[in-house]
Amino acid sequence: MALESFSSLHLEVSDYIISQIKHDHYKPGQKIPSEHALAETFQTNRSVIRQAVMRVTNLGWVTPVQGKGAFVNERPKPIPFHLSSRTCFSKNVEKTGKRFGSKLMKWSKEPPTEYEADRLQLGGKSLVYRLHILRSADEHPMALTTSVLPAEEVPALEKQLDHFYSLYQMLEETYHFTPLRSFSTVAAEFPSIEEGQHLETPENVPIIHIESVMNHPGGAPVELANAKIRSDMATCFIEF
Amino acid sequence: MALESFSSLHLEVSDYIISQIKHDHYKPGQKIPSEHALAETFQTNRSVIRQAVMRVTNLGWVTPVQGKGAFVNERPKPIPFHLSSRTCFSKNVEKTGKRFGSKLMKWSKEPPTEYEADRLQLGGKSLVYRLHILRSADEHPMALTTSVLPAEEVPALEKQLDHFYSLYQMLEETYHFTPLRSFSTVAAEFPSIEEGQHLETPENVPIIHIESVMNHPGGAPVELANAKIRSDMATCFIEF
DNA sequence: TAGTGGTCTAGACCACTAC
DNA sequence: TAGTGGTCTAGACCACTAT
Repeated sequence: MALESFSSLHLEVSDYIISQIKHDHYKPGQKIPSEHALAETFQTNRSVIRQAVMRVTNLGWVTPVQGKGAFVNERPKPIPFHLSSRTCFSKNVEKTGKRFGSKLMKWSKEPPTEYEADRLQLGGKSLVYRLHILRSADEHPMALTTSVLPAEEVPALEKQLDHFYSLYQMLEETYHFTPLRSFSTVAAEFPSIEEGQHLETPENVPIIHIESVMNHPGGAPVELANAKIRSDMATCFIEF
Repeated sequence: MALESFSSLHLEVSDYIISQIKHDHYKPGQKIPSEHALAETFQTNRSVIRQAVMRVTNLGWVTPVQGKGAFVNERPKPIPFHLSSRTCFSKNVEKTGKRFGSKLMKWSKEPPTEYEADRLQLGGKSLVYRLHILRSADEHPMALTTSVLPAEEVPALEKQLDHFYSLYQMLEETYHFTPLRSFSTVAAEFPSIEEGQHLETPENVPIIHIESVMNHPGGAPVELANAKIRSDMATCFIEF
């Protein structure tokens, strides 16, 4: 099977599975052999195979489904996510020819956290709208974003939320301003279990976390945006 | 032990370990209880405990060491890595009051790959220097960078490599130019096994991968830089 | 020598899927 | 009902560390 000398059998098995995927012998969307069959092939027992498959799963190659098998993950070509002062999620996706989807998962109107008040330069009695949005490309969940907007900037926002499509389109058409990105921080993180469920990604596949402060053109902060993006579906692109 | 109902015992155990770490009951640098002791505590066997500890390891909380135990990872405060047209690794680190270290791991002079030639706008017969550098903050490995420079831009570079400290300092002092960042792509990835060894991070803890094209001031590309940064040690910061 | 984690065996029963 | 992955048991031996 393999001429190399491996330090352990489960590493040999997982490297074998990964190489089969890389060489397209196990194709995206298809199943890899069952644990029973792999145990037969490598003349070992299920525990060793399960340890191997778990590594392959953790590295993002397959997704096991109870009762069915372990399926090779699709590897979508990452979308170049252009990060500039005027970045807009929907435009970034549509530029690649993919259908953009946007679903408002949850919203609330409440006092800001201390951190949010600081970032948005808000006084004591302000309220903020908090919008949790799931963004998708060609029906595949791609990012979870949280937008925090001072209530006084977007009065009666709740009336606009029924037929929500693009946040920025709505801000332009209804409130007649376009937020401009002031600065962003970019980090690689693990999703929480809930975030992983929404993004349909396992908890140990990283996400790109972009936090941005958006300003009125030439003016005060107007939005604190947190985007958690599947790292296999987007690569950030920044021009200087 | 727990009043919550968990779907499985190994998840209960791993959540327990993680919460103990979060609440500082298991402190960074110290050991968590041995697998034997945990099995005793939870009235189960080692396999279940090992599965739990593996999850805790994969999520970056502990590092097991054979013969010694599983140690809680330090959680260094991420360095704000300021990404601008004039970013310099050493300055970013030193700004935080940490000692910056830089070690040239490997270098070569050879033809560029097709991709590199394209990015650097190189003709057919050019050669490039390729420098692999390990960067550290307070003696902790922090990033692996690969710099690709056209040989004609840095003649006799090998003579400069004996007492290597800061690439940009050398370019300024010896070759009298300062590369300016033209654009960057930022992605979250897993390190290769070799990269993980250099960065002292397990293969399933993500890294931030920044690829940048650097130009002569107002001119042609002069460096293709790839930085792979430990995601727990840096957060990128971008101003617009 | 005792204690730790790393690997492996050989089963058991359960939950879910497909037929 | 048969096949799949998910969970769990109860051991074995090895490699490495500390004493």
